[in-house]
Amino acid sequence: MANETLVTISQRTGFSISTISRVLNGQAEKYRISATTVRLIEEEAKRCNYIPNLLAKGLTTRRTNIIGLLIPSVDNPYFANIASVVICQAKTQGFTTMIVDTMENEKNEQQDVLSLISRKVDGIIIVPCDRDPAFLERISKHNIPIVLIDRYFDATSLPYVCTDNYQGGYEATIHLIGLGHERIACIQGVPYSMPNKERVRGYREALRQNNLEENARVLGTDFSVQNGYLETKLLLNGPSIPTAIFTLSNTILLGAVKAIRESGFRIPQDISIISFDNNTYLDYLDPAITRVSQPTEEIGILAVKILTESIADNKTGDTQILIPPKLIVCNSVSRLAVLEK
Amino acid sequence: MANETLVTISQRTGFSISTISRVLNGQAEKYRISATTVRLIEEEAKRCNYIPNLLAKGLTTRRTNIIGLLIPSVDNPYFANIASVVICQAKTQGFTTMIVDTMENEKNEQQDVLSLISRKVDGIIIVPCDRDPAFLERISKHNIPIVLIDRYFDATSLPYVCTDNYQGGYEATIHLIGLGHERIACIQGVPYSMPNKERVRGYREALRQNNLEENARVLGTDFSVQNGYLETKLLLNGPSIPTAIFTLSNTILLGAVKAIRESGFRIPQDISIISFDNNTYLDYLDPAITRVSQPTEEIGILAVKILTESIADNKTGDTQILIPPKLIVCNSVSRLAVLEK
DNA sequence: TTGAAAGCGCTAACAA
DNA sequence: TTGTTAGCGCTTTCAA
Repeated sequence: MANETLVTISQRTGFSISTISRVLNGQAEKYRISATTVRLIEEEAKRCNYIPNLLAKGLTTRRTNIIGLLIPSVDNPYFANIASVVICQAKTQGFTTMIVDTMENEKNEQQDVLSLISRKVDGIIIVPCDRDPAFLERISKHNIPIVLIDRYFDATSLPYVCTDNYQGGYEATIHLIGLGHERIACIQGVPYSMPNKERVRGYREALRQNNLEENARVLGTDFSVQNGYLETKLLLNGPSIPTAIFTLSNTILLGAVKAIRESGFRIPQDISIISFDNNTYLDYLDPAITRVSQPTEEIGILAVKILTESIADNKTGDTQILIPPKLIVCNSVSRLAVLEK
Repeated sequence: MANETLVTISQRTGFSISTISRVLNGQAEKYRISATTVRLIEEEAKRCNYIPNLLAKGLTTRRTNIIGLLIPSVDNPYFANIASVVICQAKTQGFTTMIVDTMENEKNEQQDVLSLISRKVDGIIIVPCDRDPAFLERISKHNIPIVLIDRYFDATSLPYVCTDNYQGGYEATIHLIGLGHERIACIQGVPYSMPNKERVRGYREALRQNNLEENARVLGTDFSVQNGYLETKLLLNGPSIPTAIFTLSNTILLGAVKAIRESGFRIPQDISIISFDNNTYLDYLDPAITRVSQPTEEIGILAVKILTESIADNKTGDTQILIPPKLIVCNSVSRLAVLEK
């Protein structure tokens, strides 16, 4: 089993390997191979459990039907979710996924991309962690199609599918303002990362439009629970305690929640909180957390679609898409009475 | 770029492809190739950005350094966590991971295994969803090494690395009993699945040892939030309300928590709850959930270790390991006063 | 309607 | 110390 090749089948049926190949690839009609021949070959193939060698096939056809997926950390519900969508979607298109965890490290990333190319993947979907698109652009130009997801670069020709983070930051902030909040602090993640920058931009713009730009407070340095915890501690012990906190990721959120609870403040009576990233568990926190939900499903599906089309047409894609996120309103934000202002 | 082959380098340097191959594979010493030759070849390889074709290499060596990973649902924090460990661990051993989502469907599973074999993976790590090991055993015998993780079969020769679910079920129940609980309900997942059966067995044994076997109540049918919700609803509206509920997965837990809150009961004052599966968020529920934490890290590392050794030795492994889980005690279980009993 | 044969890029046995 | 050559299993052109 599994050691059968076209040659063995050829020997046993008496037909040439060309004929075997054609039949087994569904090209019998095209070559007008007789029904008897087809039957004989198919029977033998099934009988001996023939399993094609895709390595050999790939070597000759220069197509592997594999797509490479690079993720900064598979062990992050948000990325796991995206990976899941990509894997399943790719499968429906006849592609197998080769997945790599770059561990949020650009050296790994470059090496991993080369490794995938070595394995002759037909295309690459990547959540980039490099700050500079140069490497990926070079690869894309000379080798194989690449689609960025979740993160993109300032000025790049590479196709991408990402959340409209600006929109998300804006809407979350408007939501708070609409409920009477004016002192809204924002705890951010890695400052230079594109999603972070965009979320902050949205936050600031919402404040500006409501003449609250002077109240803008952007704190924090990375997407960690600890960062959320520490910054919130500082906020709650500072001179001007905000009425609402906008955390730019679910990890930051958790840290913030912990700090708030420790301090004895109640959510949302004493302090409102709104966050980025969706997660089932957020519905079970007490109170359930109002948050900006990213369109992971759409991102995954579109990325695969763009990539496979690009593979089929044998050209580099140029579609750049931002998908608006959705605000999920729960109970972590209170309406501020005029008095309290 | 990336269209370079040994032949092109051979032509440009004037050395034979064998020599190029040897140098580029670090066999220069072994073949006593002159330093100059080595330098010349390496320079040219770097200059033209030579990227080896692993398809061709795999075809000749019959080794791909790819391991196949089959997961029932990547979009499940628990499995995502295991996948993450496997991917990273495999990488440290020089293996790339090809991942497939079987969607908890045995037809998919079989097809996916064959597909991976087609791609000539060197070995397979799988969370099986089939109830019958026959297929995997046949594959293992004739083709490539397989290691089961998280789930195993009653009587199988296949190597596996799993949580000691019996132990987990037992300890959780003993923990409850130790705090005075006697009416402990258990909401299970898929009844026939091995982890579930073992957890229930542990639960029953703990009760038996404390002469509480008559109180055993095992309800539920699958690992869904809804199942947890519905069964809890029934429990709370039934004639004999338990003082504690043991949910056999984090999904079931969430459903139970929802039902309990809706009914106005308080955790843990009115009803205690203990669960299976670990997750960061469980620390942020109110109260934080006491749970049995599975040794995902150890499982992933060991599975890769067993598999790669088995690949290296070119034999099917036979290591079968159960790793004890850890009880994480939080605040969702109360001590029952004697009176309340 | 079927077959022969070249070639994909690489390794390794054999030769020199 | 280096080279020649025969495959690995498959597709595909050309021929019949």
